[in-house]
Amino acid sequence: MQIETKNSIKQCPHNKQVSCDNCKLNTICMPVSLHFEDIDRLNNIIQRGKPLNKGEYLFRVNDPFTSVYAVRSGALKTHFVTENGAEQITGFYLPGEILGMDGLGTDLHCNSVQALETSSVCKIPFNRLEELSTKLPSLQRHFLQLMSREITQEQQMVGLLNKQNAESRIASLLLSISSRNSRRGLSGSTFILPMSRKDLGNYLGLTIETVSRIFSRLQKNELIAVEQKEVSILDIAALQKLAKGPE
Amino acid sequence: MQIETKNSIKQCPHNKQVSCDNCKLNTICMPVSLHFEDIDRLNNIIQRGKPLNKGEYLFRVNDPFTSVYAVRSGALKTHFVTENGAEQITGFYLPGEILGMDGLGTDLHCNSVQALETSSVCKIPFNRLEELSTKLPSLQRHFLQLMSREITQEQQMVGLLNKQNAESRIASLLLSISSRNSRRGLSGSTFILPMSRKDLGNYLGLTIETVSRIFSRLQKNELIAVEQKEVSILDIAALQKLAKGPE
DNA sequence: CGATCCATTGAAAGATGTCAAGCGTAGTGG
DNA sequence: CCACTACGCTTGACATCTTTCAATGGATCG
Repeated sequence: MQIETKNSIKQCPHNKQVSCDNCKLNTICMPVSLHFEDIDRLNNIIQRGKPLNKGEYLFRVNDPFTSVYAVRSGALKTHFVTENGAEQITGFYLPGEILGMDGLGTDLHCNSVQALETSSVCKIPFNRLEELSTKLPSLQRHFLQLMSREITQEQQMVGLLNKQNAESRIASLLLSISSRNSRRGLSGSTFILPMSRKDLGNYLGLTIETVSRIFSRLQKNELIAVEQKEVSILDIAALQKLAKGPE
Repeated sequence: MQIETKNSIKQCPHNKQVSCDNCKLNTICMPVSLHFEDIDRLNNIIQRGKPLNKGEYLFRVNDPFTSVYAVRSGALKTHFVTENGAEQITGFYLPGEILGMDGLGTDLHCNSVQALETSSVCKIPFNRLEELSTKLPSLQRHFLQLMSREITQEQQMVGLLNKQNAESRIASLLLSISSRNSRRGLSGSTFILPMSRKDLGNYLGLTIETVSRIFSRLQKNELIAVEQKEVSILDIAALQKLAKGPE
């Protein structure tokens, strides 16, 4: 289950060529807070390694916190182990999104991060980011905003789990993935779910069987079409209504 | 239900005398990050108003974000309204704790904050805090840590809701209140719950009836003693085991 | 091609929610 | 000071949703 990153010789040919100013994600990623002339300064502190294979870890619980990461390609999940030993997935991260801020509180990460498919990330050493932030107030502010939004997101998640039934939770997740895909210029109506039903259920506090049943029901009612990991949203209005929950 | 702050003449006689350096909470509040000689600089930007009465709001959803707040006395709850119109309580805040960081993401607060009992807070204007932070790196870092820990806390909450049953959730909350009371030098074994059963259930995703039943059961099994809002923990080990959840 | 993992579906059990009734406490007004 | 009222809390009976247990089918990968 737990595959460690191996020191493979494989080298991604694109690594060297990528920089923030030519990255397609720079309209939604860290650079969004910066003027054109400052993007280069950010780019200079970013480290780009070789991609992670499916199942490999970016970091693990209790690893020392050194950096935050921007997803460049692929998809990752963050998770920790609850006191009774169960895994709890805390988030899915798609290209352009920032992760790793959980380590700031104690200087140790309190989540593990695992690739759901082959994924590459940009590593942003935190002390250099902090340093750069003192010179670029908008970067400083942007980072605080990212953290604040993460708090808000988690609170929304708590509301979802506390107040909504299984159908509504799944509808919400599908809509979330959809809009995040749209934001990066991909289709919001047909997309591949990067995570397994099990991960999906774990994240939403549902068993795999319940997830499967809801998918079947949504499909039967022609709100979505499902084929393996590919989902098509057929009736977004109905899905939004479901996500909002029963009155 | 919603009582607005009235412009009462009542003035708290203590307000003027309080400052961070003589505040009993300065070992757990914002000043904890500062050297003695810098505490005064923090103190100078803090505004202390008259106390809020039970039910009064400190701020509401969509109020512009201007400040974060340290609780000086009393207890408050943060809450927002979910899409289907239900209230979701997102946290309870006790003396020495900081709230209001939710507004940073969009410059609008996404929670309302309401006093559960007569409460006073220290208002810390954010732009002045930011300014001071550039001169006091430890303050800057402390603030980031506060936010990061809030993210972690919310994630723990998600884990609690997703993986633990009603009994375990309530045990966890009691232990949380207990340890937060201990931290400020109060009894960790006997304390007053500042919130109603309804608020407690809302926060934990349970109905008021379930909360009541669990309290009765815990009392019957002599893990706690309950008298109105006062709770005594009789068997902390058993409670911790419960909080951890069934194997 | 076999092995394994993942997903689907059914039947039954269990936890929590809903509905309903009653009690105690606190606050209000006479 | 007492009675009345309102609200919060408790408890019981029943309903509902989700889980659990079980069996089967399908996909992926070596």
